[in-house]
Amino acid sequence: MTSDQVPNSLDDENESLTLQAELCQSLTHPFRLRILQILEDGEKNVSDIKLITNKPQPYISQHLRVLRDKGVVITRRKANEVYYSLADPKILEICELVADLIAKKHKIQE
Amino acid sequence: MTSDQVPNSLDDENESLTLQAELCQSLTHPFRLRILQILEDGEKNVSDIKLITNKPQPYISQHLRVLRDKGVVITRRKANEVYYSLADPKILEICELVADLIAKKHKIQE
DNA sequence: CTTGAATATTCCAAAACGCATATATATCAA
DNA sequence: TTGATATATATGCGTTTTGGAATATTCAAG
Repeated sequence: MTSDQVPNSLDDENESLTLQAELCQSLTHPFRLRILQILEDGEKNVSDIKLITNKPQPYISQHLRVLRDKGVVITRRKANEVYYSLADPKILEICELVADLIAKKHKIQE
Repeated sequence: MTSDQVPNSLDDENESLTLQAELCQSLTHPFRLRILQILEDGEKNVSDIKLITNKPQPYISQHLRVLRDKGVVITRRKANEVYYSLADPKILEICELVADLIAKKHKIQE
């Protein structure tokens, strides 16, 4: 009754903002950002990430699940290994912009 | 003892990732994203935002505080009004990229 | 069908978050 | 100083998130 016919209504906008907020939620943990960095140069499986980061396997899988639930990474199964990769190159652009912002602020404040 | 002399060390990187994650944290609420949209065309005070969004004043102030704590917005006082504006235009680029990503995914999935 | 390697899920307690209500502070004008 | 307006902070409470440990699932090989 509220937003069925008119596209771009306030409800649609709010729904979109909610989706955007949820995507950002997946970027709120340093380890998940680290994972995205690692995936920057191609797909990796959990064992690869474990070797690189030296974190417990369940810890890694849990964070990967958050990233996958939010559609930030996608998976490909090969035998009993699961390879993760970035779902969209725009993800990296976002991370870089965020890093730039932090770097700039950090520079200013010292 | 661990990261005083070498720049770009693992510790510095982790610290930077933490700051990046914290910045993203400020973008994880639809209402805060809405505020950033509203600030897109210039500074606004709390009353302006209240008129536009029709939300309770403390609710608005609380979310503005999160944005300010993370350095996403800055404030300017004029008499008893407080004007908020974006701290950096890059913020908008980030929001747009996030919105693009959501829009693209939304389009694909229907 | 069993085994072992790789990955995923569940469970739990502590901490953090979201939001409404109530209260406090700041500024100006009279 | 008092009152009015604008904004900020405190409080309380239900919900969510976090991270580690234990457990479960998946798959290929034999």
